Amino acid sequence: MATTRGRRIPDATVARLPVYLRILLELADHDAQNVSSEELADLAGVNAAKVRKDLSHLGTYGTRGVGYEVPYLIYQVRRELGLTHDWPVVIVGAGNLGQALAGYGGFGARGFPVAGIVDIDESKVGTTIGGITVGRLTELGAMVRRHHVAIGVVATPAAAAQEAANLLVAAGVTSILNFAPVVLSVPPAIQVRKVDLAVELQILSYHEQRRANLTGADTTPARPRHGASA
Amino acid sequence: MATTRGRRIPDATVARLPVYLRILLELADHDAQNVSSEELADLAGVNAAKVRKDLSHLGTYGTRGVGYEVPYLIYQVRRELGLTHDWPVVIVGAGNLGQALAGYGGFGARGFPVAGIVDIDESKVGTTIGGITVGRLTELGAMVRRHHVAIGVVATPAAAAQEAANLLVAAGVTSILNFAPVVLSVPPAIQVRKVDLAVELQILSYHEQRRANLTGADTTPARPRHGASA
DNA sequence: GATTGTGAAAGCGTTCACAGCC
DNA sequence: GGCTGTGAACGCTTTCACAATC
Repeated sequence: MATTRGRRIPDATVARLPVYLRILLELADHDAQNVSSEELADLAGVNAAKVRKDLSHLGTYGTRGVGYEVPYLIYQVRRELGLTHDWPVVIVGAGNLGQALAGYGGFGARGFPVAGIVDIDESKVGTTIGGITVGRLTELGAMVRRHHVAIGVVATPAAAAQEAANLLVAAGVTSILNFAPVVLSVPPAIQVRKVDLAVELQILSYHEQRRANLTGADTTPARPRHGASA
Repeated sequence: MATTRGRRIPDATVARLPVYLRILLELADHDAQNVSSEELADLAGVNAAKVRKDLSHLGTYGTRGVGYEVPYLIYQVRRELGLTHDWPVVIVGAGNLGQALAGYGGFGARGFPVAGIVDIDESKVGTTIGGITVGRLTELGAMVRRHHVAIGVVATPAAAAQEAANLLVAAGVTSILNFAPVVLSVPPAIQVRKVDLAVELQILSYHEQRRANLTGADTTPARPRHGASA
């Protein structure tokens, strides 16, 4: 079944493929030829059945009794994720986070070179971050067209995020990665993903508080006893 | 049922509570007294049934025919998330990302003041970021004890992340927010959450590629041959 | 003997739809 | 009349377990 045509891959699987890919690339770096679902699962922090089910959505690329051929699986996962070519991105907002993202080599290294960064603040325009010069908001459209940018990154303060998204959409971007703590409203055809750093901390806080409520007595004091289970 | 003792709240709900909280705080800022599940849902980008089900896990704090009282709901969500007091955090790694996180006011503003930041690089030790002086790795334990830090942030390169996590655990933190693209191995009692920026982009890439395959000519024949760019 | 690929079962999360309450 | 709280239905995800295959 599910050969290689337009079948949809479950969201949960899509979210894990990048993790498998990173591990496969590391394995290839160490000249591993084959990998079993169990090995891959251990390295990815999931279980083997999940790996097999996930990979089965791409096609039947394993060999029973042997495992998966690393380079071939890399090729297939890349193809599935659309990573056979680079995806240049533009960043809106050259504050702390925008600068960090632009300066962080990880984006480019993993196929998402920063084609440009813009900011509304004239005092930032013209400064250079990681080899990229900060441009004006008005240059966004030209940047997107010139570099065929499909993905935009919103790294503005919350108050400016919706306008940043509007500008990105107007410029022709079709996917947005949003770091601002707001729910963006965009046309339905536009893909949006959100990364909210404070939300992640608040989820951890929930578990910490829960731990405190169970072990300690009352709510308030978060007495960090060092239960070094290491 | 489900009063306010040790009932577990579903993970999916815990992940949304911070979003509701942010919206409730905005509503309170605008002096809203009450909010309906539908209004809250619209602002959060989810549907009303989900809001009601989510909030029902905290207790029965709504009034039929009226909605939820904003300040009271804020109090309850905060309490549930353990946000009745601050959670100081320490950051390991003062590179691009660590600096951005330390300099970004959003953490402190939302209850997670940065109690310290450390780096292995002696040339960074002593520099100041957002009012915080970068310390040595060896100071981590003292920082954690002095400020009762429960949450650590790993903002190192991938190769250093596991060691950073080990140090955080040894220092006494019980939750870790990991920005490095590696799967951390920690004792089972330690909570870990991961934010991988490249993974988010790769998920967007999947959808972009999918879009291209649909709108463009039909897909490539199942040719396992060749392989365009790197 | 080892390991994949996959039906079937179990577990979660979402949505529906409406009784219950203000 | 309006809106919450929730059982029931549905759909998605994970896990199990084993036949198929190398």
